[in-house]
Amino acid sequence: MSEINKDSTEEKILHAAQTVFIQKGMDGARMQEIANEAKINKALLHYYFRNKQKLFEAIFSKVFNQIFPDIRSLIFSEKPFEERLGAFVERYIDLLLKNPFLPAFILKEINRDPDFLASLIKKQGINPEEILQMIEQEMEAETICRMDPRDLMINILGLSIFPFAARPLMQMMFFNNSKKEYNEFLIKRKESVKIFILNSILVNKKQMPGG
Amino acid sequence: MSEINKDSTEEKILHAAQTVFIQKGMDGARMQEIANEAKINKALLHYYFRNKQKLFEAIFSKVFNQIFPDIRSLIFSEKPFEERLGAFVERYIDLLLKNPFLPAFILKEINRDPDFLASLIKKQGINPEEILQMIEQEMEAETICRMDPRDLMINILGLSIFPFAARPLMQMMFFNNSKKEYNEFLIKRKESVKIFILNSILVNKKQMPGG
DNA sequence: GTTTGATTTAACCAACTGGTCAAAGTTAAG
DNA sequence: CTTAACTTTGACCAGTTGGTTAAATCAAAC
Repeated sequence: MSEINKDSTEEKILHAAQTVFIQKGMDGARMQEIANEAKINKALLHYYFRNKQKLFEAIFSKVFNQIFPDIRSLIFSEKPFEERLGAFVERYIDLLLKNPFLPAFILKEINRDPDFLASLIKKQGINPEEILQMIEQEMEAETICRMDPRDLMINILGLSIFPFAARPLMQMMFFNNSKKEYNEFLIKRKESVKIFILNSILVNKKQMPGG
Repeated sequence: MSEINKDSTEEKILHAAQTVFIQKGMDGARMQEIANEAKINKALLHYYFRNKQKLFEAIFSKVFNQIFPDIRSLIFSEKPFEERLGAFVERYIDLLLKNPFLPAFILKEINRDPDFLASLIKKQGINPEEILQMIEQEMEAETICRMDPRDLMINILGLSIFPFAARPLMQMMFFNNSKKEYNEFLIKRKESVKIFILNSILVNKKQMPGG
């Protein structure tokens, strides 16, 4: 049964570890707290994952891959660039709405241990090159303005991710610290970010909200 | 002399603490390491700042205020909006270029302890309301497109801050992990972000790079 | 029912961490 | 010089933390 019933303890540990690590980060998390959260003994934790580092790496890899999902398919579809970019932004913000603590967690940990990040990226098939090339092709075709495609990529990511990563500050400064209002704002942002970007880069076009 | 020569030990501690805290964060920093960095005894650390929390709060306040500098003056000058926004972006990115680790540090800590952030904002005279109003006036005057002014503010901040906060990831994905190339990219961004934003929001205008 | 291997537990440990304390050093004033 | 206040230090402590171990439990195979 060692293969069939893997759900039980190991799964429980992974789930608990994810909860605690995302909330507290590697430095702030305590093995005891993870054990409590999983309702098991601390020694059992070390039985399944030799040490904290190993457990953390398992969680981080899982979470990190989770955030580079099946986006490729919609980026490289046959639809016009405008639509593809819109779909990307919408899907990405949707992903973050479902996992609102991922951005802060990932930013924290990639700054703490960039080397592990490097090994992850290499191990995975992440290939930004082809995305950049695709963007450059669109510029050749003059559907979008000429600019450094890396600027565009980082703009798209920043506009999507930043409001989640900086949530406590933004919510407090601009939304009277109302959680509800900020959530509604984030949902509306799926549209407004799309418009903001397209307005800037589309040649000879100005989008209007709700258009 | 207790007032005149404040530079000596207390200053040394603050400087060391800032270095260590920004690098490791509250959880990752060790009092012993701060003491070493300041080349003093650990007990002396507790003599000047009763405990870690107090020392951390001193540093965080200092750093946090540092990042809301004299920007007000250029936001509310008499110049046209286009210029004021450009100046803001440029000055802000310049500020971050001089303190490239502040964004990651601040994002980390505001997510760890949002309550302390709240007390800081209230204690200080930070008033986002008037900035939002100013933006709304520009929309009334139809110099810029109509949109949620909070969206615009968060876009501006995100476009400026994100490349610093996510640096390890962005540098690795888009710049072959070349520190030098990424630095040059960040400098160019003072211009490209400005253009990107203005392109999006200015009514009836498309900026061209170098224009 | 006994053997065998995987799971689970309680008790324990060494290292680390924030923090304390009493004593010693330093400085300026009387 | 003496006093008194402020600085600085080394030694120490109690609590926490990641991690270990030996024994107990359990489930299936024989």
